[in-house]
Amino acid sequence: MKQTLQTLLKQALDALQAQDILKSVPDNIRIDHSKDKTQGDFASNIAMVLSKQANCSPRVLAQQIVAHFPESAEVEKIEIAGPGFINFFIAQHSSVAVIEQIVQQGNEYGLSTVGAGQRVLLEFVSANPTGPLHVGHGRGAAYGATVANLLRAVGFEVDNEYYVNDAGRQMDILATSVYLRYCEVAIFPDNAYKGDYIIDIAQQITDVEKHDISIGVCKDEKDGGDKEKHIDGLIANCKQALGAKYQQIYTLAIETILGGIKADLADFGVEYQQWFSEQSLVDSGLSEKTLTQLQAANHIYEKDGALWFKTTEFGDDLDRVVVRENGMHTYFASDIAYHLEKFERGYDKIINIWGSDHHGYIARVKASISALGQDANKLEILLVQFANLYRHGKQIPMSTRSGSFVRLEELRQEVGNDAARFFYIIRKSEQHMDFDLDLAKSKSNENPVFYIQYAHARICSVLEKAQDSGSVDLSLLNNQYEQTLIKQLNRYLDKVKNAALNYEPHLLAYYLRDLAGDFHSYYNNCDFLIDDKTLQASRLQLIIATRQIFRNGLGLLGVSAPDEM
RNA sequence: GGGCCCGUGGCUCAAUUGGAUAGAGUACUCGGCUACGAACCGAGCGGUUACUGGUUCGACUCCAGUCGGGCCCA
Repeated sequence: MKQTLQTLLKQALDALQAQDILKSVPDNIRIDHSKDKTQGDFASNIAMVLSKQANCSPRVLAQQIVAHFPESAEVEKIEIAGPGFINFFIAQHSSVAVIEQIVQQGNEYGLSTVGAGQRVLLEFVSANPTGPLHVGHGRGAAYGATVANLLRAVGFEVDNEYYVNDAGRQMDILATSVYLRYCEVAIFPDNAYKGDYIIDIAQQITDVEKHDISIGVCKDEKDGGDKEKHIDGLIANCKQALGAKYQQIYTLAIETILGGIKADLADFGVEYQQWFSEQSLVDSGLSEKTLTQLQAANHIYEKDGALWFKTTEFGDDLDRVVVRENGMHTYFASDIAYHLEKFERGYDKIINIWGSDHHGYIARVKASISALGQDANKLEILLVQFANLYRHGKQIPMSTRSGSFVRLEELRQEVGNDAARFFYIIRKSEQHMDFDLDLAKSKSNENPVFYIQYAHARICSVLEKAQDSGSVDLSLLNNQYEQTLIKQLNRYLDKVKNAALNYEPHLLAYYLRDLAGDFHSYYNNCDFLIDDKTLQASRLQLIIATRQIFRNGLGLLGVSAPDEM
């Protein structure tokens, strides 16, 4: 419908151009769904946009546009309103057509082809495998999974990817933490991983000797020393004392934790096409090769024994270390190689979803892409703010290292998948959010998830009870509640596109809540199971279509649409 | 000290990405079940969109500055 209007409007503008009233006609003629019923179904601001070049007032230009607007059976009325808006009123027979379309296309309704032929790599969560996922990761997981669903709905081919940081110092700290738990040392280092899951892993170990690895190590912070040096000393001793056994513990720790992460994500309805290992970049030599490439291009210099990458030449505010004085590649060095590798896989668009605490990395990653001769504009970085958990009105404090955090798994157990998925995406991603556990759990009108699911279940219930029905005559659907609901159904397609192209799933969530509101209102004001069988059949057809939109929309959000509750 | 994000009714948040009278939920007040599911509906109350300037037909939205909060870096 929108496209039809655009075409007709363009014809009117072309006619005006032929009369030299307009100098040029823009390619993108914007048409929006009206928000108020008195403003028709669609509105265009084109007269206000072009009034300057037409050298007349917007309202006068609008009148000329309307005068040249071609006749159409689908357009019932056109009005000029406010400062110069052109409001289109769509004929009833045309706006109800969406009902049949939805019913016919079923699960397919809402899909489009805007992104057809384009491949997208979407990397999200990518939490370090040093512990189970907690509720902070949950937001990124829900957001990423939903963005992927949306992008696929509008035609993109999307690969979800998890970057596994299975190399580097953090992993050594992890392995050493496990060993210390295995040895059941009395005093645990400040900088080690303290969570109970470490003990669980340690209990799987058999047949390894217990050494005192604290000999000759710098004092810990609590003893007036340096916690970083302390842990590094323990790691070195641990490696030396255990030899090949060290690698076994290291591998056991990663595999156990990563296995848990994979299970948590799968249970949360979050699927990945690829798990990309950081270690594989080292093993394959790509990390080294990338560095050589940067050196060859003269982007690397040496200072204080370390190798620095001149990211400032590409918009970063400081140069960054890629190889430390001890010869270790930094996390950033692997990241450069990883991004280069991503680009070489030939995607049209590469999207990273990061926690907002990583925003400082954006400049240097983009810099490295430019330095390697790739188009940094292909890379899009979406930031997700943290979620604060509230229980009984009080914030729950969280800290990863100390092990005092609420696991994603626990959240799921407590509030259920549906509420968790929905609550995570209802807020704009860059907005700080408060996650109210009590609200998410409540089975009441305060809970928007139930509000929508209840609408769906109500429709199922009505349809269950419906028996003899007549033939459908959609022209009978003309009371205010029906008009509102039909208008809302007509918006779905654009809503999905909008939510997808802007990476804003919350738009769809709000839409579904509005749709549920319109349905509940309809339900409370009109009867469905009535003597007039033609009217009954028509109304049922309308709510069948509505139910389909709930199913499709909730499906994109990863939320179930139960038949009864 | 530098950078990024944010600031909207008492509270939690939207606003078709620059459009018309800034909307929902919650809280509070009132009304609706001998009903296809009341986990619902309807009405009311509640606003100088943090503040000050600027850009234009038009600003919650864009620009500059100030204040306040979060995060990153130093």
